[in-house]
Amino acid sequence: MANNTRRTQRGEASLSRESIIDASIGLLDANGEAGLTFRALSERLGTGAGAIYWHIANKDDLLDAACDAVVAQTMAKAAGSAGPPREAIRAIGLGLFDAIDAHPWVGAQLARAPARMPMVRILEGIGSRVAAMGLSGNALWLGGSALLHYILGVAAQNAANRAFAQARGLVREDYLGTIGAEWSRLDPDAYPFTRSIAAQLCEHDDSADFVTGIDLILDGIAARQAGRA
Amino acid sequence: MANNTRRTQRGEASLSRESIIDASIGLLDANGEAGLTFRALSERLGTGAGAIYWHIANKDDLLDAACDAVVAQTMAKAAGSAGPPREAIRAIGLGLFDAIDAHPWVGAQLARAPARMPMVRILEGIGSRVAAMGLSGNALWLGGSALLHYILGVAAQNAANRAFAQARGLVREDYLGTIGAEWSRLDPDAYPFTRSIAAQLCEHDDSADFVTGIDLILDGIAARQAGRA
DNA sequence: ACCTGAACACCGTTCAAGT
DNA sequence: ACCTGAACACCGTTCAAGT
Repeated sequence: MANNTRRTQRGEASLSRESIIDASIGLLDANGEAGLTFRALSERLGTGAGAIYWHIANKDDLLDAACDAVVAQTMAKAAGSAGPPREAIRAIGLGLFDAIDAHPWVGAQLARAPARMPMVRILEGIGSRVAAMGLSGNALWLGGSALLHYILGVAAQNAANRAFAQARGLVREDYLGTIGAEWSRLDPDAYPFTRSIAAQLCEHDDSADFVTGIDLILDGIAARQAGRA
Repeated sequence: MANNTRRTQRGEASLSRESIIDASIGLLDANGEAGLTFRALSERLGTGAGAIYWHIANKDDLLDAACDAVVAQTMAKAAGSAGPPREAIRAIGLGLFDAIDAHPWVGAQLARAPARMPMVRILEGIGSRVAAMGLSGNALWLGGSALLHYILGVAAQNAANRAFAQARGLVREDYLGTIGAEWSRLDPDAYPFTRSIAAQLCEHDDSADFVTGIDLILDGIAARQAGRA
């Protein structure tokens, strides 16, 4: 409502790419990906639907720009925390984890737009730290891309979980409880493992588990380094 | 054209959930996710759009069922190859990699539908092998979910790459060449790492790198096991 | 140069009506 | 029980017309 004011008000900047992206982020945060439409956006900006196309190419461009705005800010914050490479990589991972917690649609967009700017920012932050660990050549490539893919995988899954829960109006506990109950009803002969971990589903700490996964990969990288030395 | 025949022909089974899923897979393979619409599907099946809703709940259900059909077949094949757990996990990973190569939309769907049947099949295949490596309790949970998230991350990224190239009619070399050229034009001060690996982008072997990532995580798991023993 | 807003070509989904 | 197909309520995008 408060944001619904006309931009013809005094002091109000005219329609710009930046203001469009800001409004898009607001809509995405409030109502998920379904909340971002050109009609809702033009209403919020107090303009016509077609005016937006003067500043952005299409909806893909808009989603990518919104995602990049969030990722750029997250990476700038994580890059500020100096320290040993391993700590820096953990900080980047946690920063992205929190960002996706606050903006679930970012995780979905990262999975959809490969090799675009948001991913490059993450790749640069991680890769430069892996290089600082003393890796180079093919080992550097392999270590960096394994970490990147793991982080993007968690990001996408977390985003999907959040979006699913949000669309059905469930809180985390209810959502995980529902999944756990479904898993418990699986055929014991075909799915013994999944049934056995159904109970753990509600108790685990997403964020801590995520960092442990990063540590596992870093341990694997270190083991190869030691073996080669 | 050949599939456009009416199902009132003699011997033709009546409309069923299975035939709808088969036709959906055909449309998805041919034209990507944009190719699956209820109009295209009903035309291909020689029926009305509304008839499909008698057999499936909605488009989400349809996409999930199509994804599950592909994943179920892939996992059944990978599960057949016995051997040490590490080999079995590699086989599952490679099987999924090939399946997503053939059906890029499967990777996108895996990223979107968390904790549904397709993911459970993968989780069961991997988790049971990690358990066979001697892990249990929290270590089992952490190892299994790290591997799962890594595999899903690669799956989603590969799917996005393929979909992007397919939508623009590019072959792999052209696509990677375009990305590499973009990366080479990045600001040298802000993106030294990404620029340094731009050249490697065209030469690397997706599939081999993917398996190496699995090995890195397995090495990390083994290192923790050794440290604890 | 920038904006308007009606119009276009689509979607997924529903539902009264048929068999 | 299963199918038809028109209708509904949306989309993203375009474009002649305005300022």
